[in-house]
Amino acid sequence: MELRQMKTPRHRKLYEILRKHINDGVYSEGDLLPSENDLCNVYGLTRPTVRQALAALVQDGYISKQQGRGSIVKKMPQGIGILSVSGTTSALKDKNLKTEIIEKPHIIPWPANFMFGLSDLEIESGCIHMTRLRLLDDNPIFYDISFIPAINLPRFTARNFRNRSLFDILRKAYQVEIKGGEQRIKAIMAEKDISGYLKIRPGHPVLHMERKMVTNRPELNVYSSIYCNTKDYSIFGTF
Amino acid sequence: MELRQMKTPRHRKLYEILRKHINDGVYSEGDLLPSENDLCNVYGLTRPTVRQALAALVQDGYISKQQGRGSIVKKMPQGIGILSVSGTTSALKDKNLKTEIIEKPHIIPWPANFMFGLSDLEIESGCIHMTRLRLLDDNPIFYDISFIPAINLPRFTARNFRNRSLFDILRKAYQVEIKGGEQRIKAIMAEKDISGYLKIRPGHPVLHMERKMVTNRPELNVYSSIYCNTKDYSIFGTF
DNA sequence: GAGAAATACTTGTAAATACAAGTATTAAGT
DNA sequence: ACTTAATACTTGTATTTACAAGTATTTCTC
Repeated sequence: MELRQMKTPRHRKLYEILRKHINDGVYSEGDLLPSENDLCNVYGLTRPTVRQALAALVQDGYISKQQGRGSIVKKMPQGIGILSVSGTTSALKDKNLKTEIIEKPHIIPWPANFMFGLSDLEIESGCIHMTRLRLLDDNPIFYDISFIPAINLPRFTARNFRNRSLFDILRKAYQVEIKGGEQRIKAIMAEKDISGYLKIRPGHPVLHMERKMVTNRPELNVYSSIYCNTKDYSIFGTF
Repeated sequence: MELRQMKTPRHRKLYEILRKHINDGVYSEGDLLPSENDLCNVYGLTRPTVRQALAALVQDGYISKQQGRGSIVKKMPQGIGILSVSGTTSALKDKNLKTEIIEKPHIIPWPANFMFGLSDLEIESGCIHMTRLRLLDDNPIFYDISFIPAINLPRFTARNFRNRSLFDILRKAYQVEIKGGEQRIKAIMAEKDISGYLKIRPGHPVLHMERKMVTNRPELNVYSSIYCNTKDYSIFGTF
């Protein structure tokens, strides 16, 4: 009986280490990473291997490189298309983001005429449904309706999501990472229920996003229908 | 007097060749590219160099790779965040896209309080300004206000943009390619002039995007303020 | 002290080589 | 005829070596 354990490539290991260091604040924004040769010596690797790890960090937006200088830590908003907002008047960093649960996660059958096409496995598995309201400085900004296929996510509905990021929980508790996705955006008039949650008057324009986010787990996609109050904030994104 | 011509790396050359072949239809979707060793022999390169070119093609979405099989051609829509629309009712491919010029390109000083920060060179160079209306099946969808720094773009204002893509002209006539950018999106109420162009009634919600697109030419960024009628169409994007 | 040149250090490009691991084809065995 | 094993071929990982090119620092010269 041959039990083969998934062996991680060395360049991947280094990538994980450096990414963790960046996220943990070992390096601040604008700092230089150790030089490629330093990394070689410290971790006992050769330059191509180190460069492979650094290339992945560039690709994922954690660092940028400059010939002759070094690898510069970016520590950007770091959401692969995950929502990031930018205030129109003041900076955002010292504002506090809260998440209120409107509807706790519970399993339902998928809605008819769902906004995205679903695979057979997704349909069979049923759907974890939850709605949340996200506030910035106590101003409601996002009204977020999420749909997640109930595929191997034990005790998911029992977790506490208040003031916690859905994607953090998926990553840390289930090793699910968002790899990419697609979205449709339009401007609509807020209907009564939405305007109530977002504390704007009915008829005011709101942003409506329908997004499908694919993960490292095949068949496990996260679907969201999001209504945004963009009166004081804009949706910000890079591409 | 030392005149140094920009010498392109070999992996870049191969990247360009393969990308052109893919775009020209030498390979169809799903086809396998020649194996890495074949490419080495044909172009007289070593595998690391070939792999660097292929990695760039993967990164830019032209191919995907599978260990043991080969490099599979994807030939996807290939718009780096460039506007793409998806109809809510019917498919889009057989619809016809037209572009009308509201205001021909002309050089102006940059507006005060411009939506993005500008470099000194950009400010000095002045700004090519134009406004266009884009229609899908004769329905006005985008009202597009563009700002481009007038840096080494000879005879730009004399060109004909009607029913032609701005980015195509930049690429083909000036070798300017969009590499990425950032954008801010909000939902607003259409004011009188906008609603007139988009043929909707004032007060109707429209999408407003402010985008900065960076190119392969340093300091040459394309700025746009775009108003979208999203009544029948959504803005579609992948990430 | 200020500017220019030399120097050290950094990332970029590229070659040659070796083996591991996944896939597809072919050959062998039942 | 079908399954299984061998094999050829593909991409993945990794080392070693060398030089080019850009940046930052130091040293020299005036």
